[in-house]
Parts: sequence; C-alpha cells; structure tokens
Amino acid sequence: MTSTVSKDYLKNLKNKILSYTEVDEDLLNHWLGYYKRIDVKKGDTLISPGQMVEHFYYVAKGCIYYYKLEEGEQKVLEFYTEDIFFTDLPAYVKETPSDYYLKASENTIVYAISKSDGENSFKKSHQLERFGRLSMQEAFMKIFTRVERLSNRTNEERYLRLLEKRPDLLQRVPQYLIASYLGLTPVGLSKIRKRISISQQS
Amino acid sequence: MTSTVSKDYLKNLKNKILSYTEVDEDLLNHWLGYYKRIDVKKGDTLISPGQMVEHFYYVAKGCIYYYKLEEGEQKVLEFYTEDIFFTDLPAYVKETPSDYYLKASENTIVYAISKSDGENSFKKSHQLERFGRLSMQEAFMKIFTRVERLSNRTNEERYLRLLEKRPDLLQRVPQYLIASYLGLTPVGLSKIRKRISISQQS
DNA sequence: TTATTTTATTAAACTGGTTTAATCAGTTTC
DNA sequence: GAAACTGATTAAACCAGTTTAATAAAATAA
Repeated sequence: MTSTVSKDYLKNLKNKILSYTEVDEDLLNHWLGYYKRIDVKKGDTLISPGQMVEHFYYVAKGCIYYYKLEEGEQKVLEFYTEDIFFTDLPAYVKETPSDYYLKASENTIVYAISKSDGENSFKKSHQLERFGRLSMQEAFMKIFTRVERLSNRTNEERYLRLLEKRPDLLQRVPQYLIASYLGLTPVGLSKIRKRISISQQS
Repeated sequence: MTSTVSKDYLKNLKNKILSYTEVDEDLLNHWLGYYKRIDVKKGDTLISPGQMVEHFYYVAKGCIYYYKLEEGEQKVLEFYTEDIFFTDLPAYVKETPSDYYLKASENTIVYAISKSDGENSFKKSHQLERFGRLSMQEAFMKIFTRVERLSNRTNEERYLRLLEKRPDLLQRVPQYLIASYLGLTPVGLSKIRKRISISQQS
C-alpha cells in the first residue's frame, strides 16, 4: 500500500523533470533510483544551522519552510510546497555548514538525492546536465521576480499577490510566518489585513 | 591596434568561462567566435521596453544598468560591470518583449552571443551546457544573497555594504541610481549618508 | 471540559522612511 | 563668464511600518 503511494510521487517527480527537457527512459529511471524518501513530521527539521547540506530535495507532499534566526527572530525566506525542488543552495554548493533551518510546517514527504549522485550523473549525462541548467534557470527567474516585487510593490500589494498566487499557503501556515516572509512583523501584517477588510466592505 | 585590444577582452571572457568548468580549446574558440563586440556610448540603450532580447551579454569594459520605469520612476535592479554576464533574462527566456532598459552609464564595451547560437551550442556540447548550468547557479546565488539582505538588513546597512563591496560603483554612477538600487529615494539616501557622517565624526 | 499555550488583534508611542519644495553646488553650453 | 541644466542636500509635513504591551481568540493538552 505504502509502496503504491510512494510510486505515485516518483511519477510526479518524473513528470516534473520531463517538463524541463527530454531524458531517455532508462537514464531517467536510473536517476530516480538515487532518490530516497524522507518523511518529515510537522515541526521536525530537515536541516538546521551548522549542518552540512548534502542533498537536493523534492517536495512530494506537504510544506517545508526555509528560515534563519536573526537576533532570535525567525526570518522566512521561502515556503516549498508540492512538486517543487529545493535545498539550502549556498551551503550545498559551497559545502559549508548551513546558516538556515529547513523545517516542516506540516507532515511532509520529500525525496532526496545526494550531491555526489547528482553531480556524477550531471557529469555523465548531457541530458541530465541540461535538466540541471534549465531547472536552475527557472529558480533564478522565480527569485528574480521576487526581487522585482520587493523593489516595486508595497507590502499591501505583495500580501494581496500572495493571497492570489498561493491561497493554500495562508491556510496551511501560521500568519506570523507569512508576515516574516513578507518582511513584516505580525502586528504589521495584521494592520494591513485590517486596512484591506475595511476598504473591501461598504 | 583596436583588434589587439579586442583580443584582450576575449581573453578575459575565455578565462571567465574556464573559471566555471573545463572546456576543450577548439570548442571554446568556436564558441568565442559567435560573440560580436558592441560599443555602447554613455547614455545609449542596449535594450528598451518593447524590444525582443535575443542575446546574452558579457561586459568587457564599462557599466550597464538594468532598470524599468514604474509610474515614471526609474527602478534600478542591477549594475553590470567588468567581467560579468547579463541579459534581460525574463524576456530572453520567454521570448517576449522586454519591460526593461539596459543602458550604459559610461562608454561601455559588451560582447553578445545570440540566443540561437548559444542554445545550439548548449545542445551540441555537454561541456558548454555545464558552463551554462554553473554560471546560472552562480547568478542564482548572487541574487539569493540579495533577497537575504533585503529581508535581514536595514537600508543603512545595505548602503554601507555596497560602499564596501563595490566602492567603484559610487564613483562611476550617480547617487540617485544607487538610491533606486537600494529601494530608496534620493532624499532618503541623502539622510542616511548624513546620519553616517555624523556618527563617524566626534 | 477546562486549563494552558499558541496565534492574532488592537492601541499608543515612536521611527525611518516618503513627498514636496526650496536651496546649493557642479557641469555644460553658448 | 553668464545662463541653463543636473545632481545632492535640507527642511517640514506626513505615513507605513515598528515596538511594547494588553487583550482576545483559537488550538492543544490534561
């Protein structure tokens, strides 16, 4: 039973990869074979500060949030939900201890591939290297639009946009994490919500 | 004479590429052959809104700034100076008209490779594809640290950091562009500078 | 179910920026 | 060398956020 479900997630991962570029069936299956499933319970951490980051991850189900402690304050950089790749890239690339937490905000299933398996495969296969490039390019573009909005939009606009683009997030994640993600205090976000609710009625 | 100078810049570009990954001499020379030099005079635009972005660029000399007009205001996203790659990636990737300007803040020399030449070479060569992936990864990490600072640092800290990391920029670029890059008005930046100068004396 | 803890809202005082407009200093242009 | 621009500073009024602290509401545990 569990193995059936597990197989479904690998199917999603497979489709995700194929959405970037063509990869031969055998090669792709071999690649998928490197992934191991990790179940992360709500509140558990996948990575904490000081740890090395030796894997690249894929969220099959659930939500992982990526944050750091800055003078005792949680600073959320990103939420990773279903069907997206993630890792702590700075630590992963530089092979230095992480400064971040990767924590599950709900019961979560991720698939992990080790850096050595990943890099070796990239070296051996042009197709996989290409997948690596294109997925990195997509990641760049996503973070780019974020910088764009950070410099062009007000906090209220960014909140409304989040509400529109990722409506699920506000259901599954506490509001103070959303506030942190938006670069606000919980108090500040509450004021914005109030302002919106007032301007909407009437 | 000009051709000698020109050759030097290609040498820099060559070394830049080799800093990411090994590429066979012949292949690399063939790749370099696709680049054409473009001289951009101070104040000239390489790209403006509405244009298609069909090249990936390398700054050999000078400074290109990347901005958009938002309600008549210049919003600067980045300054590209010597030995760095750039393009308007969203437009380049999606093949849609640009929303941005790429303008020279001083007389500038860039090298440009067309998207078709670039993509074809990536398809044909695993080594070049790898270069593409690793340079994209580096670009991601740079913009990532920027998002990190946008959420963790004050405007004053970001100004001081820019002063430290890219001291040349404040000499070669007018202050109101720096202000925009930092997400401030010229007035705001002036106040910050005043605050700093006061706290430094005594 | 009640008690406890966690999360969200509200209020009041404050702060680091904005906007607008005036002034000042350097550069260009003629 | 005066006139006309461009860029930087200053001042005053303003505003969207913060901080701190109290309260309310919701979730969790006993």
